[in-house]
Amino acid sequence: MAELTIGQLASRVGISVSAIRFYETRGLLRPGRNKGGQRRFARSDIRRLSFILIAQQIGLTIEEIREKLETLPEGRNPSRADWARMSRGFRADLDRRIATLTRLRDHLDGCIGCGCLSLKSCELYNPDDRAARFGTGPRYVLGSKEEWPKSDYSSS
Amino acid sequence: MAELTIGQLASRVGISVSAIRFYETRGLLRPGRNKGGQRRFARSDIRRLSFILIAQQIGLTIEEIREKLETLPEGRNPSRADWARMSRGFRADLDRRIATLTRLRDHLDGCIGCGCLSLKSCELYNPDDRAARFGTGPRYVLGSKEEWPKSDYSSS
DNA sequence: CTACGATCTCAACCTAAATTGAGGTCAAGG
DNA sequence: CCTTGACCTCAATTTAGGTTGAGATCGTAG
Repeated sequence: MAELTIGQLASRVGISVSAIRFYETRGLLRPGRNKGGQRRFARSDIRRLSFILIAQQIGLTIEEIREKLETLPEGRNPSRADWARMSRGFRADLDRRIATLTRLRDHLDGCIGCGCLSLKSCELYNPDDRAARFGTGPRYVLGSKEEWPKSDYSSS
Repeated sequence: MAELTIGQLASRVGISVSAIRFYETRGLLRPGRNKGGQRRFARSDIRRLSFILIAQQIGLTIEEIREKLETLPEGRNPSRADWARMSRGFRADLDRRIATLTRLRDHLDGCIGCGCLSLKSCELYNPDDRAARFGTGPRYVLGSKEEWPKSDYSSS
């Protein structure tokens, strides 16, 4: 068969059906429909979904992944070269994240037992580093206009 | 002055007042109160809060941080050696996370342009790796009884 | 034709980590 | 004493990434 149902796609990549529907609402996938209104996915969507999962592991948000996927050619099925081009972009992300963690680890080594843990200026927890952490929830966007949350007040 | 107000503490460590109150509700801090009912923090709480911020960068959840902090001596102010003992535990966490990312990066290098991106068995996105990703939200806990989310159905 | 599983839509709920707002009190300077 | 900024509590809201449930329809094996 040339096309896949949502359930088939889900079991092929190992995620839930609801997750696939969710990705569609976020614009990561644009499946066709059969006459009955059910989704029908192209085989190339297996690769597309795999890319999404890998990108998530690397730490990209759904929105960032959507943007990357938008650079794929519209119309024709993406070629191997198209995917390779996008994947190469991950190297920089990964290198940056590895470097950050390594720096953190080395500083921690140097700081164990020293007094710097209580200094606001310590590199271990300066604002830039904190803003760069991963995870969800309200956060200070890098380079955002709102430099800092101002609850109640903020200067001493 | 021996004690700090919540605003002073906030500006010393560079976070918001509401965040400090939030940490208190989660059991990370136990400030005293003055006659008027306002919080009064010990100077050692600066270090405690710094520890919390660093631990967050490393990727620990609030709950995990709370557990680590519970191993600190009750009653007396934690000594430098107490903090050093806890910080040493981070090395392993960091080494593990660096190793994971490095492995991911190296695999990605090897996979660029190859066909494995579409194979469910590719190391780059096997279930264990996905389960180990950071960030919040519903997730498959490592070693959990519920192996996999079962929405609608799951086998082909 | 009838089951029954797979799908559909849409809305509500979930967790983590806070932020925001409403409505009220404290404390320190003038 | 009065003002004002810092503080208080408590409930509601936010964001990301999905999950869950209700109620209805599809599609296929028997």
